[in-house]
Amino acid sequence: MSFPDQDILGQAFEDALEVLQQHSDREMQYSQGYKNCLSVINHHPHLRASPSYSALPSTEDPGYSWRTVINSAADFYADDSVYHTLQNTPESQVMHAAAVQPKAGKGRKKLRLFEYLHESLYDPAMANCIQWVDKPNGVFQFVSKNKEKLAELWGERKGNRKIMTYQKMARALRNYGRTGEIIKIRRKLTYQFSAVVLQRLAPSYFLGKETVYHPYIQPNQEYQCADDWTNYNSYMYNNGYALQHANS
DNA sequence: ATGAAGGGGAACGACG
DNA sequence: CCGTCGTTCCCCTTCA
Repeated sequence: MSFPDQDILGQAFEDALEVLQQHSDREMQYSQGYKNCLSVINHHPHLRASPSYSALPSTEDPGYSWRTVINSAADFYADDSVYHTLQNTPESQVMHAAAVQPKAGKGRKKLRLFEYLHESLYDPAMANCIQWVDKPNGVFQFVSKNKEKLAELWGERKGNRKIMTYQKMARALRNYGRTGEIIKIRRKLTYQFSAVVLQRLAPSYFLGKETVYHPYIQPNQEYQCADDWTNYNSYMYNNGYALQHANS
């Protein structure tokens, strides 16, 4: 069974990879190109498993892993070839091809949950599942109605045997609490990326900005009192951070 | 009281 | 074989 769309995307992805490698050591700037690239990478696993991708000799180089691609993508300077290649891939084709191969590829680091979530936050198609609450501080929230869908997609991406549920995904999220990569915010379905993770996944977002990361839970410190939280909520909503829950 | 969300121990598994 | 990073199950607690 062949999918012409795979050829289109396979070529697009190869082009993107080539540019990523060319730019991995250069000065970084967060860009639409990076976002598009990650979007394609993270939401279309068939690309990783495609024969054309697997045949790329560079992916087998020592020290070259999928993780480094993800990470270097964050360091990727906007390049017209990537931008246009990905921009010119019709979304209908992307969506069609997305269902081809849910299995992750071999020979490279697996996508991590926090990377997937972070990328999803930049994907307009996922806006009904997960949204930023306070982007500069990495605070995000799952949409109650569609959180199971997001979990399901995550499970498909990983090629799990069983269907991923929000409950199980949240279990993994709680493990992040121990390592500090993502912490739970005392607000319904709300979490926060650590500053380290944020800067690693979107380093250029902070370039030239005088943004100060505000952890809502300090190490060795009790969570903010209810009054603080109420004030925070008021602040967020008064500043236009209120979420738009789909159909609710 | 009730359902949804949050929490965590423990065994297990895929993979590098 | 070992460590990492979840995944799965299950049961309990907290919250609105």
